Amino acid sequence: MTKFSAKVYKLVRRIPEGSITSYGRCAAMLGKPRAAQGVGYALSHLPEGTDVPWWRVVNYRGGISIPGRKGRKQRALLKGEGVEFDERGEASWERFEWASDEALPRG
DNA sequence: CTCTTGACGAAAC
DNA sequence: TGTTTCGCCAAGA
Repeated sequence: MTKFSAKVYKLVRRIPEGSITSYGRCAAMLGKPRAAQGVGYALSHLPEGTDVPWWRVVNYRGGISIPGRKGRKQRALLKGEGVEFDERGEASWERFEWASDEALPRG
């Protein structure tokens, strides 16, 4: 657990149910607009029973970047929260635009 | 420190 | 418009 990962987890925990954001936006909110991969890396190392809602983080297009079963799981979880996907597998931009000052981690 | 990998993103073809 | 390349950053070997 590094400082960066801790900040990523704290931030992702603040994403409200039924809302989503992107790796790049998370990175930007953490003050590192070019560390999108770092966000993905941190989330990929979460344990199964984590309290971090990792499934609310998608790529910049609103699509799922996770291959395999885990990715389908993410899609199912999002649909369960009311997030709709179009035929291209991309989520609604209205749900995508979660990014505000109050979303920033305070500590 | 160097090299490699990845749940990224933007630019160039 | 779809695909490939390149840049970026975090972590681990």
